[in-house]
Amino acid sequence: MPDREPSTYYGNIYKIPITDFYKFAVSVDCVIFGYELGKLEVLLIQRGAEPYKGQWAVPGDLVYPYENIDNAAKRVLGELTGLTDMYMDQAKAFGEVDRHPVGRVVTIGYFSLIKKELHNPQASSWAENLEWHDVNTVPQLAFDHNEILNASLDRLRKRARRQPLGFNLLPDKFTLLELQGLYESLLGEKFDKPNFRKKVLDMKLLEPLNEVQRNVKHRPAKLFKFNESRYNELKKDGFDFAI
Amino acid sequence: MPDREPSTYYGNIYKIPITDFYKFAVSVDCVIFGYELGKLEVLLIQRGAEPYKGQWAVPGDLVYPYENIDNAAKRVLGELTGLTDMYMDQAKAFGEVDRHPVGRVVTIGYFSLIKKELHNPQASSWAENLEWHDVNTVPQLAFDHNEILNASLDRLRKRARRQPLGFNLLPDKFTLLELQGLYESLLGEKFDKPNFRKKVLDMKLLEPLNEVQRNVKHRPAKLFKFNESRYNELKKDGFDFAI
DNA sequence: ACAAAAGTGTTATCGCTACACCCATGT
DNA sequence: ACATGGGTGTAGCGATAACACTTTTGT
Repeated sequence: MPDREPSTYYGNIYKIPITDFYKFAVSVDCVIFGYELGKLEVLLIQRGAEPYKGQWAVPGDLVYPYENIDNAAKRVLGELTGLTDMYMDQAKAFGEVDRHPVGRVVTIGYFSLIKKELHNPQASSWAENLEWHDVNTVPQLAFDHNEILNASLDRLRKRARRQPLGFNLLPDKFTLLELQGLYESLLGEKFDKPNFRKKVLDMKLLEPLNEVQRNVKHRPAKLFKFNESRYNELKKDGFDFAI
Repeated sequence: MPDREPSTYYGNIYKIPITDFYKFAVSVDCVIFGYELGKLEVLLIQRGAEPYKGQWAVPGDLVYPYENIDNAAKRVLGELTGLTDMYMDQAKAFGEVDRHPVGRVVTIGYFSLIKKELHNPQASSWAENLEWHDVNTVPQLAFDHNEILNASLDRLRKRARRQPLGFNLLPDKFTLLELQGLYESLLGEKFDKPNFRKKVLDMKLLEPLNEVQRNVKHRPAKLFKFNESRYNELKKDGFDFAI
């Protein structure tokens, strides 16, 4: 924050003293998505602090005065769940006057995608508990968090069709059928196996590994990994990801 | 805002007194797009108040303590330009610590689309002047408004491909070639006339009027209007707008 | 041998691209 | 008559949807 004090007056037509404007708090709320066993899930915490103590909520907290909002989202998520290093993007801001019972809090909704196999979230700080919930059976949440969750899910679904976001929800190595299953539960749509394979392999974004599934009681499937740098190259040449 | 006072303490791990958090201001900034003569334009105001007095900027101002952010965006736009009743949607929030020289201000970026023929914006309040600028030749703007503008333009372009937003930039009655020209400058892409006609007419979203162009020195084109209620019906049945 | 899922190939159809062409109006 | 844009028709190509089929592993 700059080291100047707010001036005593701001150029508003109603001549309201500027100090009256500087009474907002800003928070960040992070909707965390994960995928396992064919289900799209969302990580919720149980609040160990007022207000809404004991209720389920999306991890979120107030932004510090000297902290930018993207960093705040990462910090808060780390403090409450221990999660770091995941895909994260802004979803939408929520600014209803009475959305927070303690005062005027405008919140910026973020959504994150995590590879469940690589992360092990643990409740900490004022999060008393932490649990994955199927996105289709989410309980009533604190504040306006149901609305935030739905808006984030909406944006995730739209963006996942045009950007290769799905790979952030799978392990680094995955089979084509796992990828297909992910997109099916994400988009709520069935795909034809041979056609899905062709489409996704034709994009040249998947790198086949010299490795196959283990401990399956059928023919083991080849493992692939997503080649992100290749995607960035192709994008420069006008390539358009689409599922 | 609820009539409770903020409690003196918030459930944050560092035990910071809650009053330290309630020192943000929140603003809204509205990027207004218009279209005329084959050019996509953006409406800028010249600031008549500090900071950045005299500089060009996107219309925006602080949100009142008792006002939700969507309403604030409409109010501010009305106060500074006289504009009302247009398409408006959130683009993105901007929350760098030092983005505002007067204090900590987190801003919510909105973008609006207006039909230039139906609106006549006038600078008022602390807006000293007001001018349409070609989106390709925007001057250096106050605050981080260039960034806000670019992000909004980006989102407009993406959303315009999947939602019928273009109609908000044309007069109520328009010809198919005008529509094509709009999408060409919006998306920076040329379309084949016969194919564009077919695609857009096949959607059944355009209502042909018993009216043609006037005062043109060639065969006058038929006028159409966008049927929004039809779009909403089709959307329920899974129809997907795409240009 | 059988179950289960991996993986491949082929055909028919649909939609789109790229054109060529004709039409109506003002000068 | 001609310039200008309005408006239509069609052939061919390419993507993809639908489906049948073969392969590999574990039990």
